[in-house]
Amino acid sequence: MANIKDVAAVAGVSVATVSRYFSSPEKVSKKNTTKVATAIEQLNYKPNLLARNFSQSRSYSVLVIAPLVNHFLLDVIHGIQEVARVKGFTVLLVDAIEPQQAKDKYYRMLETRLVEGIIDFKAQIKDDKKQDAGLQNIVTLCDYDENSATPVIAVDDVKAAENSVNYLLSLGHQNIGCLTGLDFVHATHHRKLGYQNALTKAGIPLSDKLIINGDFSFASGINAAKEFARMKPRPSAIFSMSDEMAIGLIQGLKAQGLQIPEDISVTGFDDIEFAKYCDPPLTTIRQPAKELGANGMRTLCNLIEDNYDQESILTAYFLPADLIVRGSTAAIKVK
Amino acid sequence: MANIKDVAAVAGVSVATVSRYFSSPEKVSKKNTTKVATAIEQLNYKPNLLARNFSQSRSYSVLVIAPLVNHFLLDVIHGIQEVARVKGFTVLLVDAIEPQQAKDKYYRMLETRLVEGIIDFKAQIKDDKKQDAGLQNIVTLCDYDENSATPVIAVDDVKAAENSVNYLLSLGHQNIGCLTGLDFVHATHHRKLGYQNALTKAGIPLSDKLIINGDFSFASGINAAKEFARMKPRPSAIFSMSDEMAIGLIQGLKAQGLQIPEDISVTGFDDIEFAKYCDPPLTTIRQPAKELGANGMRTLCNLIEDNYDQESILTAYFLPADLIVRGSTAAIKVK
DNA sequence: CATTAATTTGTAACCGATTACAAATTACAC
DNA sequence: GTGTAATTTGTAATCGGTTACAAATTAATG
Repeated sequence: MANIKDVAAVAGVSVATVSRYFSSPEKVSKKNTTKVATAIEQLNYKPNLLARNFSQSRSYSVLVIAPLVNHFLLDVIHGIQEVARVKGFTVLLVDAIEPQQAKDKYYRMLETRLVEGIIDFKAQIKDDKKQDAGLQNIVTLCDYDENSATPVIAVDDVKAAENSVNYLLSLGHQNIGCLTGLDFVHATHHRKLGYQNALTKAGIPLSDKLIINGDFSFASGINAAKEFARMKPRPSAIFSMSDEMAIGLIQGLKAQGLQIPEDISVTGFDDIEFAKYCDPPLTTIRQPAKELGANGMRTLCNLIEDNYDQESILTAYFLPADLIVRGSTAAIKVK
Repeated sequence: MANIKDVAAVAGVSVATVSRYFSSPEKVSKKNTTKVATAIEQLNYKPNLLARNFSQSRSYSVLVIAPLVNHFLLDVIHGIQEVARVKGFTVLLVDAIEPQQAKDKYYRMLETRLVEGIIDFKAQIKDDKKQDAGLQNIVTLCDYDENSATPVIAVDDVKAAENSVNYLLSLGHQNIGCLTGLDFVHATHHRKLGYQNALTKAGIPLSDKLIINGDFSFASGINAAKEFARMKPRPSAIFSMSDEMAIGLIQGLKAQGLQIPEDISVTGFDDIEFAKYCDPPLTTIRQPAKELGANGMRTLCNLIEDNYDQESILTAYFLPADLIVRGSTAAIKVK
């Protein structure tokens, strides 16, 4: 397979000129430009990017560690890839579902230079590791820890949840249930806090009995339905921390003979595509998926390229998450 | 940042020994092994994988070009990643939704050595390009063309569709509709053929009026519902080429006041997770997603590692796709 | 035309690993 | 201890680009 020397030989120029033909064509004379172009054509030369990357000590790749489980995340990833493309980065996508050991391996790709940065949907770096110069280029997306060592791009889960519950309150609901997500996801705790804030501000006492633990999945929504239906008094509205769960919940409640939203109002979180098609269409919080991804990637690019001032960037950056009102919520029935 | 020379110097050995410490530790004496290990520890040395890859002229990465649109594909990707991990490959995942131009760029990554192989969910390589030695390591997954130049791993769409329609026939249905997928996807045509084969073999005349064109999406199922409901005579069963469409279809039909499966039976294709939870649970064809991915990756590894005998591998490899009977289908009502 | 500045070009060092080959060391048998 | 084989080690070439620097060429100016 032809290399740069072959091209130089055929074109009758030096390797430096061929190299410049790619990296800074404006510095190559007209005459030589054509000579090189012809040689490249003739030899069907493709520069060896392994060599280029090595030589420049750059990989032009970033790693995205995401749990590939639902449509929302796919949209986030689209946002990431769009920005990556214009910035000239390739996105290496791995599934966070893999064992932790594998995840360590992926973090090591930063130190070994295989990737220039990482977008993680759940950054958990021990502080000692963080010292490492190589481990700087990390952005946390969608889930945040108050004392995160990395820049964070996410929606303000506390506020979003609070808004959602406030809306239910405005419809006259007082007895509002909560269906949580996975416990180890920070967002679960933030949304729970928002739920509790709204109730407290409205002067409604909190009760743990109204909270059922789920795991974001459709199946856990189905399960929770039985428990909610059995409660006395039965909540007149339920705040679910994901759309998939909300849809399972609705299905489960309907199976118990309850009507949505007449008997129980349900709200979701994410605004997945299915939300507007299900029956009834789901009132939910829209997370700006693509924008989250795009913002995350842009932040990462800044870290990589400008070797950013750490101080200025360590703050979390929140995008707005709006309430989308559809048919799964209604004013409370007057008894 | 420390390099191999530094380690060698600190350990008091040659770079070759340090290199061998990683690549073939059994060839390094006990004494030197400890010396090297200590030096590595002391310097916090991480081998530069850009250099290693260049030196070995290997990237240990494969590219997966997939339309990241539904849960079925995510499962396929899980299968790919599992095999990739044990084989020591990193998976580079890109979204096929991007413009064709970008896709060309990805194919070029083979020639430029950035990846060692490609798994494409829709391979369309012009034959002239195919000549290139560099473009050998390509596997087509899930969708196949009769005269594909690459190895293919997929389910036998014709047979699967035929089975599905046979099942409807066995329930006594005669007037069976068909909701197709995207026209440019080969699977659409194969499944249509299977649908037609089943009818023909049963001695039922074909009619294009019973076929509605969809695009695999939920929304197109909703749209098709109106058309099917309006048909005279109305089909008593419908074969849908994707689960998402089938679910939309069911929802649309219910909105028209029809009962599923009492008035119309519906079958899907894929067996996405949601299929068993929707109402009624969907009778469908289960595609072995993970196995498809795993098989595809294994085939690619063979191409890469053994530099396979082309002849022996150019045949398509079909995995079984089973019919899963659930509640969306029923025997035809006796009038 | 001479002089100086700007542009273009080539030479060769360099990036950090791997590895062929030769040399040195160790192990073993007699 | 000697001879031979097996193991371990080091030297130096190599992969295919990039790029600093110097040299050569071209352009601009008086």
